Amino acid sequence: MRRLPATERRQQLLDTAAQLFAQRGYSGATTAELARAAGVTEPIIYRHFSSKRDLFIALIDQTGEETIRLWEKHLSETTDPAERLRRLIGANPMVTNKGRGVYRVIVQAMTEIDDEYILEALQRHISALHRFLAQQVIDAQDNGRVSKRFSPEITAWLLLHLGLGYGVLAPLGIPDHARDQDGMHVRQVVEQLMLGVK
Amino acid sequence: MRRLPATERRQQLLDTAAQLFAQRGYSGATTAELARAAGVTEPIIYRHFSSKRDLFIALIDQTGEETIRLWEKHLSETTDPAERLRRLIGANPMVTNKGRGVYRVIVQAMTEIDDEYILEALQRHISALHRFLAQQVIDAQDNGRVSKRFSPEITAWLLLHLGLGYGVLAPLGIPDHARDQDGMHVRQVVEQLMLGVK
DNA sequence: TCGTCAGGTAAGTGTACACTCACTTTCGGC
DNA sequence: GCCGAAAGTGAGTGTACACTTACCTGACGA
Repeated sequence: MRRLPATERRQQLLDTAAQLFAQRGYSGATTAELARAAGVTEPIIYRHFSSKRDLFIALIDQTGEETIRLWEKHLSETTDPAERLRRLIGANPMVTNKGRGVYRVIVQAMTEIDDEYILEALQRHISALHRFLAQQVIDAQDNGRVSKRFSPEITAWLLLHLGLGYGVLAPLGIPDHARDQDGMHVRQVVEQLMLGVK
Repeated sequence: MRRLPATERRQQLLDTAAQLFAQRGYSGATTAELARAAGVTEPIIYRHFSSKRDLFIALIDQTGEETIRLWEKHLSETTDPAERLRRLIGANPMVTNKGRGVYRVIVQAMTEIDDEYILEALQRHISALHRFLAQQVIDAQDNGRVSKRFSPEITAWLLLHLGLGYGVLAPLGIPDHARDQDGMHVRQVVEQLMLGVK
């Protein structure tokens, strides 16, 4: 394989691992597979990460940051508060094509919570996500697009639960998941509850 | 170990496995651990199940049925439609003490979806859960306690997503998870949205 | 009372996996 | 052009795990 400077190789390993873990799970993916997918041999992995778990934690952190960054960028493309909220709900990174694969890493991590370091990484991520969502709700409320009936914190938890539930269920590929017979989507229900009927 | 008739031993193995898998995950739990926890030796497991996976699938099916049965029983204790709905939301088996441990098995299973048989078992379970929830919503709507603004199907998906999101997040032990500073809980928000303010 | 047979065990087997050792190749600065 | 450091490799090692083999034991119906 072509030689790469350490920082690039490290990043490439993380990117490759993201795909692999998303697909096979943390326990399911092997270091040999990862090495092959990255086009290197196993010792290279251990030159950059002290263990498979260490790599996984780095991946959780990176995935979490990237998720929020993507979301933020998508929101920043418009200044209309209602449209911003609509994007907050609909372009949920757990749902969009871009994010879905990546976000499965987080869901995978949630089944490894008796590892205290993985647990900590997850807590960091979820707290950051909640803070981000709450801030968006505050903005929407200040703009008068969302009623102040419920606090931003609790609204953010609601959105987070919904998004995660969706993200967990979507990969099961259940027919008509999240839709009713009229083709209405859960996303629209949430929009209407928050923004009122258009 | 004391000798047991086959059906009882099989059931005991499933019960023990439920606890173990909930705690350590499907890949994380070993057959040796399971045998020890059940007070038998490994070949006994293989007398009752053809493989670890086979046992896991039996467990998913049992857990799913049990979950719905518990919920149904809890609802049946009252006939007041509003109270029934409140219990539907608050006594979510993914949330209550009784159900939580058990339900982690389902969440664990969700990360093993590239096994087609596990995937099928999960789809069966989620579909059954959705059907159950939709029926409860229909009843509540017929009793006039819940507006017919949204279809029962879509409302059921909403509840299912919320419950799963909660169930996935709760084990992380994040401080003030699902609450705001005033101590309000997501559950109450959902109640108010569905039943109106008391 | 004794034979049968289901329930049980001790002690493996093969394999897959995380991780390592000893060594080689390439690149960039002088 | 050479040398030192960093990037890379082939070929293991130890271990843990799912699953098996060959055997034992005791309850119960005839």
